[in-house]
Formats: sequence, C-alpha cells, structure tokens
Amino acid sequence: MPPDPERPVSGRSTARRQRAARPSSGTYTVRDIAAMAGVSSVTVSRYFNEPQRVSEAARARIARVVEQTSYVPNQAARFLATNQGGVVGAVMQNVTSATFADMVRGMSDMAERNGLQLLLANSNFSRDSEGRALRTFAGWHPRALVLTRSDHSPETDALLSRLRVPIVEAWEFHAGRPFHQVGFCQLTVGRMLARHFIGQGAARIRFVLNGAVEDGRATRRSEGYAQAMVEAGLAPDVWRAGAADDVGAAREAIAAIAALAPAERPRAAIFANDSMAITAILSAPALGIGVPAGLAIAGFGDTPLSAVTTPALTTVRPDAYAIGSRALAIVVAALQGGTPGGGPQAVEVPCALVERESSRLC
Amino acid sequence: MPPDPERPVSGRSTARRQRAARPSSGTYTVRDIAAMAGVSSVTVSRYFNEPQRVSEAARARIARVVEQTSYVPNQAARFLATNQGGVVGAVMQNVTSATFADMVRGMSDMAERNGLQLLLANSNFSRDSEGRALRTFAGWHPRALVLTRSDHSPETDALLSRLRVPIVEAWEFHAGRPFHQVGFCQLTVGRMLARHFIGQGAARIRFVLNGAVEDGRATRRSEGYAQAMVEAGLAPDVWRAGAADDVGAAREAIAAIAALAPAERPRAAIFANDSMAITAILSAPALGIGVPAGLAIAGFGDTPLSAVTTPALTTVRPDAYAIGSRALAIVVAALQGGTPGGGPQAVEVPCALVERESSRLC
DNA sequence: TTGTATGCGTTATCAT
DNA sequence: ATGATAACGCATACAA
Repeated sequence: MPPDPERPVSGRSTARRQRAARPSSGTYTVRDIAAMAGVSSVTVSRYFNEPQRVSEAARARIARVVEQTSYVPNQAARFLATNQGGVVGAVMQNVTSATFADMVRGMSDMAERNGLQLLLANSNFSRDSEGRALRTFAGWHPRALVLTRSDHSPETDALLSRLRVPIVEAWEFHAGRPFHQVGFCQLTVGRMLARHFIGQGAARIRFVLNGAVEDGRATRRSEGYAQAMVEAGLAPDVWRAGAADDVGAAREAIAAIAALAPAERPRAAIFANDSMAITAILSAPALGIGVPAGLAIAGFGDTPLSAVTTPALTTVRPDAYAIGSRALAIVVAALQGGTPGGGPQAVEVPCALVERESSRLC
Repeated sequence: MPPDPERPVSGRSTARRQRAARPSSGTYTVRDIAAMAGVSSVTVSRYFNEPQRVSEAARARIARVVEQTSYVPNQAARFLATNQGGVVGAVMQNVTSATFADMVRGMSDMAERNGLQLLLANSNFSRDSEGRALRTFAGWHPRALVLTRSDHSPETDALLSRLRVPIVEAWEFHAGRPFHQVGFCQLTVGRMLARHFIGQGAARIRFVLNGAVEDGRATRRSEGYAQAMVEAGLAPDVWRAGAADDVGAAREAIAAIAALAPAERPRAAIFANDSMAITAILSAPALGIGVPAGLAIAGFGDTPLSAVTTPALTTVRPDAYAIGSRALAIVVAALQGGTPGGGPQAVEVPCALVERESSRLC
C-alpha cells in the first residue's frame, strides 16, 4: 500500500523544519525503499543503475521491497540529477495515415529496445504546429529529435540550432542538409519505375504530373524517370496536366492519350501518385484504352485502394517501418558514440516496387 | 548562443563549493535568464506561471531575453518542484491501424489544448506489453492514464491500483468497471444494425458469427441484435459458423443460406465484422445469391475496403477521434475538479451507421 | 512588486 | 560494499 499522502512517509529528517511541508507525491521514494530494506538511499539507487556494485544480500532485500511496492524510480528526478534523460521527441506530419503510423511503430519499437521514451506530436502538415511541438519538446530536454519534413520555419531552424542534440530528418531523403537524413529518394523512385517499364521492352513511356507545380516531390520523381530514360537511350516524355487536382489531372492525361493516333500513344504511363493512377485505371476503358493491354500504368504510394482495382495497380511503397526504425537507430548511435565521422549521416531506405497487373506489358 | 557547457553559467554562488561541479545541462536556466534580465530567478518563474504578478517593465525585459535565448523552462525540474507534471500516458493496442491512429489524434489534439503532454506506447494487443509500457509510464508519474483494453494482467491491475491517478479505459464501453469508461457499446451496435433492417421492413434477419467463440465482442453485438429483434416481435436468428477464420466462416454462412429453399432464406444478414461481410459479398453471386436483392448484408468496422466493393458495404464505424478526444476530456475534468459525483464516469460515444448499397432492401 | 531560503527525488562525489 | 552530503532547475512559503 502506498504511503498515506496526508502524512508523507518520505521527507528528510523532520527536525528543524521551519516551513510548511510541500505536497509530496504520495508515492514511494528511494528513501522509503531504502528504509524498508534497511539500507541507505544511495544503495537503492545503485541497485537500479550499477547492480553489480551492491552485495548479494542487499540486492535480495531491495528486490523484495521493490516487488512489494511496485516502486519505479522517478524519471524527472533522475533526469534532473543526471542530465541524461531518455526522451526522444518525434514530430509527425500526419498521425492518422496508416503509412506514418507504421513509421511510428518502427520508431517506438526501436526506442523501447533501447530504453528511450518517445514523445510524439502531430503537426498536421503545418509548419506552425511543428514549431509549437518543438517548443514543447524543448522543455523536456530530449536527447534527440526526429522530424518528418525538412523545410522548417525560420524560428524552428533557430530553435533546432540551439538545442544541440542530434536531429534526424526522416521520411524523404535530401542531400546537403545539416542534419541526419533517413528515408527514400524521390529520384530513385522515378528511376525504379522507369526501369520497370524499360526492362519489359517499352520505348514510349510517359510520366504524368498534375498541375500542382509547387509539389517538388513529384517533380523529383519525374527527374529520376528522365535520368533513367536518357541512360537507356530513350526520349523522356514528362507530361504536365493543367488541373491541379489528381482526379481532374488524370482524366485530362487519359483524354490526351486517347486523342493520339494509336501508333503515337505511349505504351506505358507513370503517374505522379496512386490516386491519379487509380483514376486513370477507372476512366481509361471508357475512352477505348485497355489497361494494361493498351496502356500500362504505375503509380506511387501504395494506398490501400491500389490493391483492389481491376487491374490492380503497380506502385512503389516507401518502407515506413524501416524508416522509423533506422531513424531511431541513428539516434541511438549518435547518443552512444557521438558522430564518429563528424558530419551528419545519410541513410537511403529503399522503396519496394509492388508489381501488380496494371503494368504488365506482355 | 547557449552558455559554454565547459564552464556552466548557471550554478549557485560558487563560494564555499567543496565538491566538483556537476555536469550542467548546457542550456539556459532560470538563473541565467534572471541575470540577463536584471531580476531574480523567482521573478522569471512568476513570469511564466503568474505573469500578472510581475510588473510591466520586468515582464518586458524578461520577454526580450526569453525571445533571444529561446529559453524554455525545464519540465523535469518543474515537475519535481510542483508534483504537477503535465504528462498523460496512453497505451494503444495497435498504433498502425488507421482507426486507432484517429483515436491518437483525438487524444493529442485535446492534450495540446490543455497543456498536457501525451506519452504513447503500443501494446500490439499483448497484455505483457501493456504491463511493460505502464511500468515505464509509472516512472514519469503521469497525471492520468488512458488504456484501450479492460482485461489486464493481475500485475497490471495491481500497478493501476497503486498509481492513484485517474484511469480511463477507452474504446469499448463496459459497465461496472472501477475506471472511467469512454467508447462505443457493442450492444448498441447490434441493435443499430438490426433496426436498420427492421426499419426497412425485413422480418427474417440473421446474425452471423464466426467460430471464434472466445471473441466476446462479436457475441455482444449479436446480443444487441437479439434484443432489438425481440423488441420488434421478431425471432432472433444467431448463426455461428464452424470455421474460426473470417473468410472460411463467411463462405460457410453463404453456403448455408444458399442451401435453404428461397422462401426459407433470411432476407438480410448482419456479419460479425467487415471482413466476413466483404467475403460474403464477393462469394454470394457465385452461389446464385444477389446482393442486396437476394440477401441484404451489413458488417462492422468500416475498413477501407468496405467502400469499394460492389455493392459497397453498409457497416458501422466507431468514432475513434471522438473517443480519443472524450477520453482526454475526462482526464482534464478529473484533474481540474476531481471526480464530482464520486464514482467513475461512463461516456458512450455513438457509432455512425455507414449506409451503402449492400443493405438496401427495396 | 520583488527577493531569500528551502525542498521536490534522484544521482555524483567523496569518505569510510 | 556502503553511507553522508551536495547538487540538478524550478516553484513555493515567507519576508521585505
């Protein structure tokens, strides 16, 4: 039974107390455990942190008391005394998506294995929110931070530089950043998709972007595609729709292809994302284009829907769990050894090509 | 720029120091800020906690220094001093599912609004894991705990009773538990589905369970269904498959219905969950049963797939965001006012009936 | 309104 | 192997 909160068991010698007692936590403290086990509080502390330095006998007695009381050392006090808190803060852009949830699981699995406590915040894709979350985290003096974007607000950048802890930007891989990077590379994704079609013998392969010019990610995938085409001696064909929304853009793209003479049509189309690709699959038949016989199609992202269309969609899936887990692995390494080489680490986590029917050329 | 960690700026008057200095955090402390602003540390403390008690002039000077230094009070020290930490621990069964992710968002939104920090752990549906997470949380002296199951291990129950903090069991609603309850009620779900068909004029309505007898949740939904049937003067028809897996059980159920003379067949079937219902939709046509013309179908859970089958599946969706947000609302209320009535609160969060084509009778 | 002294629960340091 | 003591950064009671 916990000590009576009204009359705290803990507290130093009550002699010479001139002030009113402060509210005690109502739970056991090292001193309580020490008293019950007939040792001093230091010995109890050692029992948890350097057990080998405590005698067998004392260890047994303390173990019994700890068992009886469900005593757990107060982490706040521990942190204050050691300056070695076990907290890692992570700011996710969207906790709700299944993909990011996988990443969270990757992080928390690795965190748990290394005795770290993960502090999570959701930024809802907003930079302001990210900044607020970081300010909150700062109060906990995290030993490291994991962020899922790399374009921060100026205030956030200032705070980050002040914190002096390892910082990992995880999800997309960017070169030349001052922080550790873990994630997939958009260029590689584009190349992977292009080669998938090139390897099947296609020559006319189109990359379809929507009209949202500011989406640099999709544009970088198209650049990877273009590189692979050039390497294979083929002509890149990046086609940008006028419509900024995925559905409108995809319909536009299919209509444009249908308008070409059959001999002029691309044999395959890589869409900037799954929702465009799925729209294309659904709307192509009505315009007389069979998928994949008339036009092979691939997307990006592996949304749940992509597995159930007819034909099912070939797409690329970032390995969210691996990204989360590697991000925390970097944190652990940084905390243990410091950065050996000096600069920030860069880990590219490969995406999986999910091959389904929509991209089958033969 | 933060103080040089080699020669800590903070630290009390260095006079009469007999011991070596302890490693300081390398960041600013109240005393640093106080010195820079030309006030005492108490004033800085008050600036954060009771600003109205600090003079305009001092407030302005402190504000400027705080701005320059990006100073954030150390939460661990604050907690130690006040015994009023702002941490709430939540143990989720499965962070990866989109539904639970919604619940996390509900909790973290409400937590942020009330200055609470959410500590998350994933139990992967394991009671052991739940216990470990709770032991970790205990070290942080959370002000409240949110759990997503109510059948804990004995050790966990012992720990929970020791912690003496508000505990909320969120997700499913159970009566008679010693802790606060937030969630949906399985009985209500069963009733809602039965009434959906009764209201359309159906008389022969079957509830289909799989062979996994230990799944009490589905069984309770069937009990709600039975209640509604009896209330409407109809005969309950709970049918249990032999197969324990969803796909096998659903196929069995459809075959059993197909084997009946058309006049004997149920007009509608409520399946214990979406994956059974979807399997039924996919396999019924092959046995000559049209959906919904020959057999109307409904499920439970609103998995992503349920929106894309043909016909799309009518189902029931727990409001995960609301459950998360209400759970934290209870926490906030408990922290502010204590429990007014005395006993634990019970909040039933209604589910949404997602009406799609599969259940249309006319 | 502002400052001084003290304690929160733990660990680091020094002494035995 | 064990213990006494100070210190971590902050907030509170009390004094001015």
